Amino acid sequence: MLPKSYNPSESENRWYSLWLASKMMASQPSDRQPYSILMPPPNVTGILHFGHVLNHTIQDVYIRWNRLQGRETCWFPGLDHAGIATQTKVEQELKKEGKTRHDLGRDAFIERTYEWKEKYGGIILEQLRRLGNSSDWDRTLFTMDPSAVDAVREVFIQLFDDGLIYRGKRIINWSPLAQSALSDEEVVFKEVREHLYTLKYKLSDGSGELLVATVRPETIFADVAVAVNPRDERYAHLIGQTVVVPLSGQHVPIIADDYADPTFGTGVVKITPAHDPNDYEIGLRHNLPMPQCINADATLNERAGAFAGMDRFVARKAVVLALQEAELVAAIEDYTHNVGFSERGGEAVEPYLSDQWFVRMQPLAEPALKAVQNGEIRFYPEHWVKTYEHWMTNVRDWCISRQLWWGHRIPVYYAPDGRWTAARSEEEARIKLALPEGTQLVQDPDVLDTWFSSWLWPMTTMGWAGEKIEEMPEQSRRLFDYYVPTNLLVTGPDIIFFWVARMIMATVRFGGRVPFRDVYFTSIIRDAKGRKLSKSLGNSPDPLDVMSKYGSDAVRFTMIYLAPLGTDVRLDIDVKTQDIPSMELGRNFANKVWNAARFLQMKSDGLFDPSTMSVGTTPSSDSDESERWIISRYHSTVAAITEALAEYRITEYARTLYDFIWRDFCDWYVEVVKVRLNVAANDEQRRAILSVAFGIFEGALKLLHPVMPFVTEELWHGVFGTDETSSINVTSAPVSNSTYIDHNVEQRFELLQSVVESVRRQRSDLNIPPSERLPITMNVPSDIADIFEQQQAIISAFCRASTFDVGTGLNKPSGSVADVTRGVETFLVVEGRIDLEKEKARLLKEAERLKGLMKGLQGKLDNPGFLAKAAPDVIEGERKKLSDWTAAVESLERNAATMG
RNA sequence: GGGAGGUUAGCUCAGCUGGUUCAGAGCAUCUGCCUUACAAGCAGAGGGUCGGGGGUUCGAAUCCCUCACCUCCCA
Repeated sequence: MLPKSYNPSESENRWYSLWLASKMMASQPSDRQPYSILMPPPNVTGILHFGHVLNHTIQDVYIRWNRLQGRETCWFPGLDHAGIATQTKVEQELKKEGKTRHDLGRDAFIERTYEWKEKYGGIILEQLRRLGNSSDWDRTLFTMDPSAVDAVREVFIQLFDDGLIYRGKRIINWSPLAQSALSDEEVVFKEVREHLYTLKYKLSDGSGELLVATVRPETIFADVAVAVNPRDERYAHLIGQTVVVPLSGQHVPIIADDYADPTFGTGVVKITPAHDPNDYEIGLRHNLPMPQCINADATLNERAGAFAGMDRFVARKAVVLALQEAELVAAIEDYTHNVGFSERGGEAVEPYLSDQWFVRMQPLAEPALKAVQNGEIRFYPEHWVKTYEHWMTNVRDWCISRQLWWGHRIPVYYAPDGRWTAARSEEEARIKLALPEGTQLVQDPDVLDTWFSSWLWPMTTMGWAGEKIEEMPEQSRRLFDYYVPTNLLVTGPDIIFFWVARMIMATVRFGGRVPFRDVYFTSIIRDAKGRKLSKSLGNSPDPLDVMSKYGSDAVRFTMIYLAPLGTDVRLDIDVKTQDIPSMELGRNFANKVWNAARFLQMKSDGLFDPSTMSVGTTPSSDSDESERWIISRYHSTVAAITEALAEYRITEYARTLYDFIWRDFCDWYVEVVKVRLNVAANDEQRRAILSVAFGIFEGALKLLHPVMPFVTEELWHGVFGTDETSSINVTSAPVSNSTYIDHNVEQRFELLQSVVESVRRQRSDLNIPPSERLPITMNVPSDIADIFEQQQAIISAFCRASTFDVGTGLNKPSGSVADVTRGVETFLVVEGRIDLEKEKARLLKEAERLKGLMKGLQGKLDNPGFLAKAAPDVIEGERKKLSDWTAAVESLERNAATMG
């Protein structure tokens, strides 16, 4: 016998171990239809947060659901080396020892980082197991595993040889903290309140001064010009003259360029090509020099004279002060504008002129854009297609070099003569450059952007090492052809450009096919105030703690229940206790299912053994109305769920199932079973009743399994006594059979439910406790009288009747209260406990309410437009409604009149 | 500035292609119940002119326009 309530922690550990042992989650190409998902590889430094919980639960729901459908299902897990994040972690560790990575040297540092990775890295993979992820762990790939390293190198070389990778001096986003370049996508813009300084630039000939507006006075040491708009008449006569840059004393020209906005500030801007992307463009157009005055660590360099060595923000204040002393500041105003910040370190990004490596994106983007536009790849929700299109058609070259040590090193070799090439080795580079043997080459010190390895994920996970597809080793080729395109990718819309778009580009180019069919973009998790979860706000409880408290199943279910496609999820997070009380929803539901199982077990004791006797979800000739009802509801539910999952309406999946199990099965059918078992003529009949009840319950467990894997596994074994090496997940999924969906049966049973509810309401109004049984009479229209007579034991029990009369043309018993529900008159004999006047008033009030409704309805039915244009069945329905109401009013008034 | 999404009960949200008893659920509130699966439960109740305005239609929470506010993405 099952214990009284479900204990998640014990169950979770046990079943996960058994799943691992039975290899239930492992997959190999077979003759079955494949279903595959690539896990977005979490950072090796990462720890589980609620974004992962939602994301991985969705993936696991689809993996388990498809496994249940009998497909050859594989979920490919992995781990990302996360260049900057990991390097930062190890550098922080070194700092505690008073060392920097330069003290260790490159090789020792990388060794140290591997050590760190072995020791602390990948904790998140363990955490994902707690969540119940059924990935094929044997296929876990690390983005710096040898085959992935090979693939990255080969791809780089090929793109280089094809002219799609180039080196260039460009202004890029520089992270002073990481001392590395960042891609455009790694920069987040935030609104910042700073100041707009208006500075005085004297004309070189001493004839006057120009007022120049800037937010970055500390960059004046790298000024090479001031620009005015060519159409700006105020300054037209000055074009071609020179001005003196304050403090630096340099003479720089006044140039005309459209970039200068006559309405902004004074209409004159200073041009600092090395420190601003727009100025850089102007510098190119006007062939200006591009001196730098800021170092890689964001301090000013020797060009800044007395300010050299100061941090850029310290220098700004100092420069302004010096300018003020020299009376060169005309104005300082408050100014709010957008500034780019490093997504990683959080510091303001410095536009920085340096030699970097880029991927030419346009040729890659075109086919990738087409794949989405022609529906080969579908986005859910679909509206992300627009964002994707916009980015892809305006795509900019991708800066892929990073000035780090941890990552894939750029396979480029420089010759003493200044030439370079990409090659597998120094030797190969010499050959490519036609250099004599023994010539010393130098490899580029930089590594590649982490996404340069993850964009190959759909191929590297299959064991691809960068070969031409037709030259792939047989083993990987089989995987690639069998599992790719994968069926589904689940990820956040924040990495649609970083990752999704680039995977499509790379896989189309190197694999000759799309990487996946459907892309599900998950919701963003927020707290009750709508803020994103973050450590610094303290509104991000550890999912493991929450799972320990409520159970993994509960957390999974609640997340799915609350996370509709395309809408943010709000969770009521208790910051003080780091609790998420709404998880009770899932916990209570798990407990409900648990207790439904207990009920069935108790009732079957010594009578029915579900482990040996057959169970079913089809009606027999002996099935009564209630049984046909639950069977119909069951098949409707299976159909609704199958459809909801196919359309990625996961919330609907959870809600439909919740309602079916809790409302239909537990609230009504379990109560029905109690009555039916009581009144059954013999054990043969009882076994037939239990066979269906168990059948429905087993089907419900299977439907629930994808989102609540642990409790369903526990119950499936506990109730049906199955061998522990087996799993509910490798049985067969419930299939909806539409021949058992009977809308008439469902409608009639709903009527019965309404009548029962009406009696309960009356009892409640009169404060009659459930323990007190009353004589009840029901006067039923002839068309449903037989059903009510057939179901009288059930109705009588549900209404807690002492005696129960049901039939047509029955009169109101004396001393009774009356009500009418959809044509059924119900009378409760309560003798002396009625307040006659109050009761009479209640009936008449109800009659008035209905009359009001009838008036509106009559108007509708009198409307020629409605009769002419509405669908016939709708008109029929409205007429039926009117006649029902007419009868009800008649009944209410009659009963009120006989009220004594 | 461009684009996307949202605004339904005190809170969090359902309500799919307009029409099955004047809009549903969970939580919260109130009232009764330890009714032999479950008090993590059962039975009931109160609570919304579906953001404002206009339009299409016999009929609009649902379609169109417009305004307001909120969120996000891009520049």
